[in-house]
Amino acid sequence: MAWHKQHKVNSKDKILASAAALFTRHGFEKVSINQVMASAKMTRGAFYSHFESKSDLYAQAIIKAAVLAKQQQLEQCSDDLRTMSLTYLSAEHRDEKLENLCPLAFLVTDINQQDEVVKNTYTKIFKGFIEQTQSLTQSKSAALQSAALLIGGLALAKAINDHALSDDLLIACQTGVTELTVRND
Amino acid sequence: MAWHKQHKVNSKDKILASAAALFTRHGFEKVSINQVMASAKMTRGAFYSHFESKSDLYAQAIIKAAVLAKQQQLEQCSDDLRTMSLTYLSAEHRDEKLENLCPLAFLVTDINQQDEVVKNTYTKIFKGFIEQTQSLTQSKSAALQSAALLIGGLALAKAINDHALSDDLLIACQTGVTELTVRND
DNA sequence: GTCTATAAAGGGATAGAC
DNA sequence: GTCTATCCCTTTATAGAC
Repeated sequence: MAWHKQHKVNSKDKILASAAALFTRHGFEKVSINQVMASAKMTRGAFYSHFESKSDLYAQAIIKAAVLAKQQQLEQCSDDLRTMSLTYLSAEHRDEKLENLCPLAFLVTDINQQDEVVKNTYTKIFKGFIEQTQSLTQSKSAALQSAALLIGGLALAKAINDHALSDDLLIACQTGVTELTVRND
Repeated sequence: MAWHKQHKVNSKDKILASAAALFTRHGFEKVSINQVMASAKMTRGAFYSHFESKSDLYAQAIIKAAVLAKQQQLEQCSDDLRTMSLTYLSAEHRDEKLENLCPLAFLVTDINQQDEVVKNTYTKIFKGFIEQTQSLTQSKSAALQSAALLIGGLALAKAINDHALSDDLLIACQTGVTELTVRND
């Protein structure tokens, strides 16, 4: 691959990484193209040689966010649902202390206001999430319940302003997920 | 109470009802003060004699939305968690066919981008929701899990673009809530 | 491909008449 | 309290130089 071609790929990836971090933290509307490009050390004008529109960026950015969050999770070696729930439903994740945040939880109602391309992308990511939980639970129903407890529990814990109650909620959802796990021991 | 005083109260309530319907459906950013006032059959200029800012309106509107959704639920005579989950986690609620939508589910990530007053209000509403589930479950942990399944499950089902999968998710969460219910029979 | 400059639109908030 | 008119700022998207 030629240098200038690689240059473009690197720039686009930098924009996507910046967008993934900003969108998961602040949502679609509160993030401007200016902010994303500044975070990627570029100016606004360069944006449109990589993306068609802000919505186009958003769709690609949530995929990037999901991939990064998945990589981060694998580094923690969580191969069962119980240990996975401990990091997913952690105070660090809720408080944005982790570098990569799960877009499924942090943008769950944000998606309703977006176009069909974004909704399709979100759904695709969710299906990947379900495949993972399904391989670790007894049934499809248990996999869906786990997903609701994980994603829904984290989103709710984030929205709640009462720290003690939010912590209780995280723990209760961890317990709920654990009880849905296949018992092999 | 004098006529003109009652007039103001009626106007404010009309604005709040319009705002509750619009915000729960489209979120904070996608709704303009213009739209809210037009929906209440008034013009933009009249807005600021009732509310300090758009954010002030939002905080009061989600309370209004919660009250209306609660009234609507009581009309369905759901005095146990199982029947309550059937209407809460219904396709009608998800698809906005009900007149009043639960702000806890439809605005769960929207809240993160708002000021402290809004967050406090959301938390207060959530505590009311928990009190209800707690009176119908065995433990506080079960009450919190139920809330996550109900609110999180509905928010997720709304975000998913795959109709069949979304329906499965609703049913799975209904089942999950039922299993957390106190068995009196 | 990246930059600066600018067009074009939308929306929050205020002023003043009635 | 409600109206019309306006100010002012932000933001998306485009044009054109390098």
